[in-house]
Amino acid sequence: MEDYVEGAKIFKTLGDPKRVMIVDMLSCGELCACMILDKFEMSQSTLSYHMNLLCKCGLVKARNKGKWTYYSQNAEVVKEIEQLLHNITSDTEDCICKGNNIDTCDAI
Amino acid sequence: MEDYVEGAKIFKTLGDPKRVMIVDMLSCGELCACMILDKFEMSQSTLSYHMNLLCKCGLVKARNKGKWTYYSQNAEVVKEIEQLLHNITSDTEDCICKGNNIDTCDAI
DNA sequence: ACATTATATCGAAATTTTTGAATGCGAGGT
DNA sequence: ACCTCGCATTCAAAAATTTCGATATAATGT
Repeated sequence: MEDYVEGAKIFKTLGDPKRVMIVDMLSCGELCACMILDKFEMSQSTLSYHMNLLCKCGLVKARNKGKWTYYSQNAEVVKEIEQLLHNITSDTEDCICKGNNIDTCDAI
Repeated sequence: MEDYVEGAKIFKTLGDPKRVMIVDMLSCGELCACMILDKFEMSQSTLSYHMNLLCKCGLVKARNKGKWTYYSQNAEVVKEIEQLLHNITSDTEDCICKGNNIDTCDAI
């Protein structure tokens, strides 16, 4: 149950095209906020808001160095969300229908 | 660019624990709405709303049979979203940073 | 010390999402 | 014809999200 909540939080954060693009940009490696800001038409405070969401859900890490904040993907969480997406879209052992997490399942 | 928008729509739809659970339930196969409703504490209209969202983003298909509506995962879209998630989280050729979709990328 | 630069935070407005009650509607059963 | 069942749609209210301007903070350069 908690898995679903945590996962949904990450999916929700990815539920915005700009944030998806930001994550994609970070797949090449670390970037500071100003680099990311250059690529978008949004205010600095708005970007900061989006980066905060990405960090809060765990998908992105922030590293401070002097005036700059460098952002990068959190490999562990990336693995976890890929795993969850795979779990919920394939007939695995720990599926809800197998009786886990939910009482019964009178499937057809 | 359109890929990000379409993908974000799917992620956004998965941005709710109940909808994640519903998708998981469907990984075992087709289920009618009433079966799904049994597992949750929500009104029938609310479930209908959620199922509509899942269908609109393409992740779920609906099939009508008599009084019932059977829902199932859309395998193609599932594949697409898994692919997208993988693309944005790994250093692939078509990454934004490689110059695609966005003008330049003066990474560090 | 002062100005500048990079980023975070606050506040407020606009928009979107979520929910259930009420209602509509088509399919079967009697 | 009428009733019931499964589901969709409409409506309105509540809650959450998104955005930017203004302001704060902290580091760095002169």
